[in-house]
Amino acid sequence: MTMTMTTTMRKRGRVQLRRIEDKTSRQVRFSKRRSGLFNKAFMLATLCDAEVALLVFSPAGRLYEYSSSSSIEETYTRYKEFTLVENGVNNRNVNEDTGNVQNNGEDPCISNILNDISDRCNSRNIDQMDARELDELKDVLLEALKQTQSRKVSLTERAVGRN
Amino acid sequence: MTMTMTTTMRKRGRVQLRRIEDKTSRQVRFSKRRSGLFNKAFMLATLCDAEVALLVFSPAGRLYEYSSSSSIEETYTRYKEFTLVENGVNNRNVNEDTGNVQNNGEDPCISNILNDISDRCNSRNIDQMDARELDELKDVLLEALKQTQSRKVSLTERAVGRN
DNA sequence: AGCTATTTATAACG
DNA sequence: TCGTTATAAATAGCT
Repeated sequence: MTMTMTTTMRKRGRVQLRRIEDKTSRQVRFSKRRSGLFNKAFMLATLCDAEVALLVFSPAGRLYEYSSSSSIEETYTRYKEFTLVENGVNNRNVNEDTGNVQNNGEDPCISNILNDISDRCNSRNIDQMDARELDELKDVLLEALKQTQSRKVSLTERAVGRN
Repeated sequence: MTMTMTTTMRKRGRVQLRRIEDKTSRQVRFSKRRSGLFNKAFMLATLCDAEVALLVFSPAGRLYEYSSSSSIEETYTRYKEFTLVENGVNNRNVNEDTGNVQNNGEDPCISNILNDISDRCNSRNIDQMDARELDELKDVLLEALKQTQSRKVSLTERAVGRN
């Protein structure tokens, strides 16, 4: 045995379920636990034929990702469609007669958003925008994107549900 | 010891890294490994102050999810913005002398994109679009978003680098 | 769903 | 960050 147990015991017992306060220790343990977690995710997908998507942002803001399918996006899309179908039918704003999506007053109307984008486009070029204008443009583009995807999902749902 | 070791040894060695063929065994091991994985994800988030999002679909199609933040969506949005910015950094076309973004012929000019969006907005409402039109709109919105973020990054970098 | 022999992960160090 | 090792935790095979 090469064990040289000092007076300070290693291991004080089981791990405490709370944030590690020491910054250096937290970073080291993040690295180790992160690799362990990603290995477990990979093994679950491989051994058990499951679809797994894992996103981790470190405290420093670095991104780590794993996807057993072709992409994170693919699994997220499946997730969104799954939860939409589960929650149903209650929150969708589809007129059963016309099949049109209705505006429930919470989301900004998509045509207003697109008009907003149009106005921004006509008034100035992106090269001339400052940080605040760029942030605003980002927000309206994200909102438009969100509603475009939402509309796509409800289209898909109706196609599945009625055929 | 109540151990009654039979002639058949338990444990034949380390776990094989391939799909478990026996269906019953696969389901049982999925349940056990799934709970282990979710526990690891929870501990990484808790101990190390990380943001974690985890999606798992069982072979049977059942959904399991964990999010350390308020929602899966929130982390996914952060992921999308993060990767857009990352890609944007590589694709930036900044003239070092003028600081202007140049069109290198690969990326569509942002003003053309915004005009395209404008045209789509003026010609019809999103409610009337079919799946293909929605996909095209999604693509132009993503492209506009990517360039908006890219422009934002180069603005920020110049601010940091020159002040 | 429990049990336990083993494997695996990892905390505290160097 | 990397290697080592004592110990904690996860889990495969059974029941």
